[in-house]
Amino acid sequence: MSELETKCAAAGLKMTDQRRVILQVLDTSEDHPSVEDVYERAKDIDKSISIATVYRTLNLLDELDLVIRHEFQEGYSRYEVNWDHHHHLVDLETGEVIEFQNEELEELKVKIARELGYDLVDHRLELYGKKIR
Amino acid sequence: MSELETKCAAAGLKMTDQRRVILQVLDTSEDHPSVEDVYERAKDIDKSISIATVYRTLNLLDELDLVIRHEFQEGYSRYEVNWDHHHHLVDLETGEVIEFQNEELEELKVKIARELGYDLVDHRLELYGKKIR
DNA sequence: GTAGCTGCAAACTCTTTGCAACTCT
DNA sequence: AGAGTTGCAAAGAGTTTGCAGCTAC
Repeated sequence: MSELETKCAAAGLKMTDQRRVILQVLDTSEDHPSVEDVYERAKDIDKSISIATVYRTLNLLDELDLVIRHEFQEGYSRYEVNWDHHHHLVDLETGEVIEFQNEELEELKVKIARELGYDLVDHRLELYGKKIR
Repeated sequence: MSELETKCAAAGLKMTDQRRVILQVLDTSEDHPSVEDVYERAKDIDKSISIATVYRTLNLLDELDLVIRHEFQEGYSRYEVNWDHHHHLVDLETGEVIEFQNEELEELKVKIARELGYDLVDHRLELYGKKIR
């Protein structure tokens, strides 16, 4: 049983065939798939799955914080499994998304929030750049 | 003539009554209005304005970088005039958006991008927090 | 057994667009 | 005069939802 599946069970979700397929797709995706992407990949495994189920499942997973929903500047959502905390650098020429972590940044964000009188609960950072040649 | 109007003229846009109204709305808005918000406020000034024109104008202004389009986690876009560079802290309890700037952060982002082999072109940071009591 | 899940199709929300009329330069 | 702009309504994309049947627990 996958880690994702265990967490879903812990949250009281029934483990249906469709959900197992969707979890498997998310688990094995190295990128940041859109709903449509997840749907297509899921269909490769189980043809009968419907896109409504993909939407419903991703919404559930998002509420449980098992997945992160991104709204880049595209007009639709993209998802990724919430494994480790990291941020994204988007290559403006290729659209490629590079993940990174930075401890200094983490500390700075907590500090900025506290200076504004807030406890930091969540945050998002996206960098957009062009490759140096 | 407002600064925004001057920049539009410089970009070669024709200055119609509708555009003047939309620019005025943006200029005097202290928040981060949605298209619907801009439309409502514009209608208070000129009843005949259509939402299609608001969409078209905001898209133009976004392309010209006169305005910043935000996709917070809401399923629609919100806009603000691109005056000074800053970031947002969203109060998770009230939805209030607080703007801030931080020099240390600016330097760090350039550094992170360079370490990944990129020239930083643009970036977005959003903090989500709860007020300390 | 039953609460929860599914597929389907219709509905909904946000946004874009074709068109004929109009207007800024 | 002519290219650009507008309002309207229709269409498009992405997402949600009501419903009847099905399934995990």
